[in-house]
Formats: sequence, C-alpha cells, structure tokens
Amino acid sequence: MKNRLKVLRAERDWSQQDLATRLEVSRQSVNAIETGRYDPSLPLAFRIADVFGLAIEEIFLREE
Amino acid sequence: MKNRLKVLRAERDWSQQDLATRLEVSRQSVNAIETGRYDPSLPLAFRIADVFGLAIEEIFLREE
DNA sequence: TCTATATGTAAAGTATCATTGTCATAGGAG
DNA sequence: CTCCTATGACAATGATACTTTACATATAGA
Repeated sequence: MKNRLKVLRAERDWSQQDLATRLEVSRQSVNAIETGRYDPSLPLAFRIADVFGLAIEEIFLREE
Repeated sequence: MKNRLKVLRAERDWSQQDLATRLEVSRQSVNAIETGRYDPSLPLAFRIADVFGLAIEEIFLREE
C-alpha cells in the first residue's frame, strides 16, 4: 500500500520526528510507514488523515 | 472505532458470511470487526470500502 | 421435532503493527 | 574536523489482527 507521506511532509517542511510528535507515535513508526515497510493501523491512518486535513484515500493509495 | 457494517449489510441483505466471502476473510473476522472487538487493518478497510462502494470515512467513524 | 441459516464467542496459532534501543550514513554549521 | 539534525534500517519485545476449529443460541420452515 503506497502513501504520499514524504511529499505531504515536504509541503509542510516537517521532519519525520515532527510528524511523529503530532501523531504521538515513534519516529521509527513514521519512517517504517513512509518507506512502505508496513501499513498503519486504521486508527493511526485516521490520525494521519486528521493531521494533514485530508481523507485517508488522499494519502494512502490502493495501487501496489 | 465504530463502524456502520451491520446497517450496510442489512441494506444489501448480506449475511456476515456473504460479506466475509466478498472480502476473502473469515466470518469470525467480519463478526469481530462488526461488534467492535478489533479494527481491521488498513488494507482490509480499503477492501471493505470497495465492496460497499463508499469511502472509508463513510464506514468507519472517529467517535468513541 | 428435526434441520438449516444466522449470529456471537472462545481457544490457540500465525502474521502484522508499534515500541525502544541501537547503529550507520549524509549534509550543514561552526 | 567536530557537532547536530535527518534519515534509513535492524533486533527484540509486546500488542493487535486474522486464522481455523469449535460450541452455543435464536429463528424459521417442513
């Protein structure tokens, strides 16, 4: 499951640590999700969507 | 994390087994998700959204 | 009553998510 | 060069997600 986290972070000039802090997860989790090593849980996906002010479908993509 | 699975199934007159078959998961998984014992993984949430033709946000609710 | 379908729950096992701790590399600033 | 930040990755551990098998209840129909 692909995602647009890296681009969305870049648009806001947030480091992985910045995003992790806003999500209240570890930096390693942000890195693992961003690099596609695993997908977030559904509740975390909702928090990610909230932090960026987007729908889950606008961040995570069905392809791949 | 609440969800509208029971209502959406009823609208389509699908049993838990019907939905499980469409999702390619066990009936017990559908039951567990529907009764709130656990949340689906993100990929499964996408499949659920696809099966109902809705957005994830229209099926799973932030409240609770 | 007997049978079939639908639903809820439990135990036990495997796979995935998320954590902490650690290491390594690259780039910029002093 | 040294220090700091950012990023990527791995191991070990605990928590969740999902599986199969199984048992229980309720309801509807012949």
